[in-house]
Amino acid sequence: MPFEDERQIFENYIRSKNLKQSKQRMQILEIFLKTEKHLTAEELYRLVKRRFPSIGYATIYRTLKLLCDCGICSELRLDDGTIRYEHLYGHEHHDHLICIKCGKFVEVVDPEIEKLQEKLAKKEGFILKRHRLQMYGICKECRNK
Amino acid sequence: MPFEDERQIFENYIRSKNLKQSKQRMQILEIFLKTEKHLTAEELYRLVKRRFPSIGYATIYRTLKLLCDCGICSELRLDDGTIRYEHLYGHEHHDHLICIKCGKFVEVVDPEIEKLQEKLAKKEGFILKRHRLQMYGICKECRNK
DNA sequence: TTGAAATTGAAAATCATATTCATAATATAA
DNA sequence: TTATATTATGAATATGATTTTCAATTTCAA
Repeated sequence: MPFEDERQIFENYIRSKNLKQSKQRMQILEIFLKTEKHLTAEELYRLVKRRFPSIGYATIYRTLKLLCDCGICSELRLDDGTIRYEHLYGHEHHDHLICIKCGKFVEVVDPEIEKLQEKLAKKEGFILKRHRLQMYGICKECRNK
Repeated sequence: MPFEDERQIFENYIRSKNLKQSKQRMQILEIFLKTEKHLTAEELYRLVKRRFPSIGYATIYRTLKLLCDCGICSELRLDDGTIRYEHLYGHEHHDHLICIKCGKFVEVVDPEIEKLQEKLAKKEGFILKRHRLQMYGICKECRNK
């Protein structure tokens, strides 16, 4: 059974908040997890709708929020104002390299950068909670076009 | 005369686009530049309105867009979805350290981080155009409260 | 099994931002 | 300068993404 871990996390979270399970939530979770892309809410809505036509838009938004709250999903706010969602579970923390031509996302990490950020924050007297690093550029394929 | 440079840049930009000068644009520019804060459109609107009560909301948005286009102003998209504007002219490129309690902004740069970003991008075959690094944490003052 | 509580989809409400439109201001060419 | 064409303005309206409302349905604990 794929995504058993994520399902468990989600179910535990729902129970812990005295919420209830529903087939829609599980359907959305399934489609979300099996799609290895950074999706907008609308894209996810279309994908889910294709397979489960009775789904409502509001349920997508409501479920995305729950998924973010329980750590399965993370919101990505981009420079152009769009919001995309990616699964977090099973992915280490990472930053993003984004192609401004084709929209490709590459997940990257540099432990050195992370360390320097901590140092920078400390120097200013901050306790760092999280950070967001997005690098926009042109990928190899798009450059050669 | 303060902000003469910025005024020049703005006027040149307006002329270059065959647009027209207006007193509202200059009023907005003035208030924007003299306020050393990262303002939302609404905050800027209130500030301008206080001194020039006949100003319209649309003119604020239209002027902010022009100011961004000519490089005087930069849009800051934050994690919570709000958009804030800061002056760029006379400020070197910088990243942000943001206090999640009091909302304080600290502008920081680390040449080492910049260099590592370039390296990272290169490794993935990207030509880097710009980046956005926001670090969220708790500032010294808020920690002691 | 049942009934209180949560969930759903559809529609309406929000909220920030953008656009429309009639009027006013600006700039260019004579 | 003045006439004319073009752009800018403010108010109102539209837009688009996200949220909320609401009546009907579903879930689940006792």
